[in-house]
Amino acid sequence: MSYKAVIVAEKNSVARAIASFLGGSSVRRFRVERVPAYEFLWEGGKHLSIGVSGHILDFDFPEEYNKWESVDPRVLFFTNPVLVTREGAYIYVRALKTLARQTSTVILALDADVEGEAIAFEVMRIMKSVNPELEFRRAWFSAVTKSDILEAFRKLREPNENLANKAFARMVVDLTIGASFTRILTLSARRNGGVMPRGSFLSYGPCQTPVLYLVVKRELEREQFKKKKYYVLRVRFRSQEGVFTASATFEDQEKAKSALDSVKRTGVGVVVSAEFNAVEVEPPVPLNTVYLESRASLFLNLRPKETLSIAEKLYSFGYISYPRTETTIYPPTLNLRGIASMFTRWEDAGWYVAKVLAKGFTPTRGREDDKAHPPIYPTRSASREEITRRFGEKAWKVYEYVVRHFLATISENAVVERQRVVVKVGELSLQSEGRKLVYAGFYNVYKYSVPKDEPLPYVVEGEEVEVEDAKIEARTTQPPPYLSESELLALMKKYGIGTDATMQEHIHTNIERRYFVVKNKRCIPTPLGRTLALALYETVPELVLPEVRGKMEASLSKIATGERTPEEVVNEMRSEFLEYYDRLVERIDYVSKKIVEGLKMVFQDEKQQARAGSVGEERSRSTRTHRKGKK
DNA sequence: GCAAGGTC
Repeated sequence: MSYKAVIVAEKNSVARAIASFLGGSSVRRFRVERVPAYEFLWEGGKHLSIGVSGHILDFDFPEEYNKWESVDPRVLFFTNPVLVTREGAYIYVRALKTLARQTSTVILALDADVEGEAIAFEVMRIMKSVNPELEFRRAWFSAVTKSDILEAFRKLREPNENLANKAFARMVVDLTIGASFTRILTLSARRNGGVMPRGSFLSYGPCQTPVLYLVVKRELEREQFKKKKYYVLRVRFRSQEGVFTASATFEDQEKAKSALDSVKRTGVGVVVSAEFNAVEVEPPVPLNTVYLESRASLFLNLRPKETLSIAEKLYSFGYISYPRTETTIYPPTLNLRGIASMFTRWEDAGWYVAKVLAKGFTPTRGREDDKAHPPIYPTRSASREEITRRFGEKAWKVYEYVVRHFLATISENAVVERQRVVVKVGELSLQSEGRKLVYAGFYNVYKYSVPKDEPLPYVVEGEEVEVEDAKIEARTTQPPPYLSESELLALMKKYGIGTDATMQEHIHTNIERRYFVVKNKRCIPTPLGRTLALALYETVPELVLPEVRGKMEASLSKIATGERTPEEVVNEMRSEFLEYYDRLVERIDYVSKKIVEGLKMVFQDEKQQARAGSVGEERSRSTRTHRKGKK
């Protein structure tokens, strides 16, 4: 059996889509070494498409370097990791080797980004090992649509090794620094009497640890915050149009009291300024992963990790587009009108969609384009009943959000009237603010943040208003709250920590390691996470500062552009982190003593709670993960 | 047993 070409995609869903776009009704589905494959006719030749599942190969240190007790972690900076097959990826290796013997041409139809390019080189390495004669071509498409796929297959490219090398360099550097610092922290804590549950360890990572630092930093800001008392004089006025409240703020209680007395004595005020301005509110820009996660946390009360896994499911069943994207600009090839037309009878929004379509629209436009994937949009119209039945209530919330967000991006601006009134009572000025939704626009479909109407009466300048009531409220300035997950995601994005697809993982890792917990959407450090972050900050701040990851990313990017070789960049980063390592080791006793205190507080506390029988859901789940890690 | 990055 022989194929004109074998097509390898990054995942099964894409392999299946390619087969149906190119093969139409001729597609035959079967399995190659247990991996789903699709055989079809295209341009007169028999083709086969097959999907892998992300990376197939990974880096690890050679066996003899994986004995934590007997290898000085410092040695890892001078040890080259080797490529190994990932656990669970053997079926793909076998399938690729089988297919390598059944064709002379392989089309690498992996995602259009550096990771996809790296996977392309993994595929080539595996297939070449059994058939060195194979010819490889690269299909580069940024959306899994018929037109994009056809275009990519007509303009096949050569694989780009620079792109792949960027990903491989990152893998090597991250493993080296992750493994060396994790081991030194874990081993030295144990030597200093630190006790932790079996199978657990003190991890360090170039993404997870700066994330922890951001969370701890906010806790310190809260503690350093100086609370101050202040006094608000609130006066209720009656105008010809109705009542409203205006207020003035005082730091000094006596001054507030004398102002109150004078207001009561005078009994009447004069409107000195009345502004009622209509302001246009623009709908959100097209949806990317991080924004979806952050809005789902705020509006739907879903954890980012859960949101992404639901979005993946909706994607794999064809309800929404690829959910891992940075892009907030619709590509010109995307048929927005066609997508919107699917929703003219959808939920309570259909009538408005029909109106928008009739009137014509210009979509909003953000600033980011990852040149690989379009923003997230719905690909199929579905009812609440259908989504809930197939995937559950939470999936409906996510799907509904994606649809409403998409519809909002093609909707009209809303108009909100911002209202400001200033009243003078004698010499004292009191202010009042209100607002009113004048034109709903996109809020007709985007129901999540509709501004609450709190209108003021339409008073006019010079109007006299009568004092109905006046009182003083004593208040205290409040420290900033703990970081919310939504803020944390925004900070990670700002500093370039992690990718859209992984940001939620870094939060989750910290939770699993008992470095912080998420309670009521807020990230609260544990004593362990706090001491770890602060001890590292005191000794080697570069190990925790959030700017460092962005700089690493910038250096790695020079590999992708061909400005620098992977060896140069990897060696430079190794020596940089080796210097950090040596500085840490100089004070490792100090650091580990601090950490041991944190360990005691976290794990003794857990033990006591467990004995008391109050095993929380989150904890029992993580404990299982720890066990799984143990061999 | 380490990381971060793919995907499920």
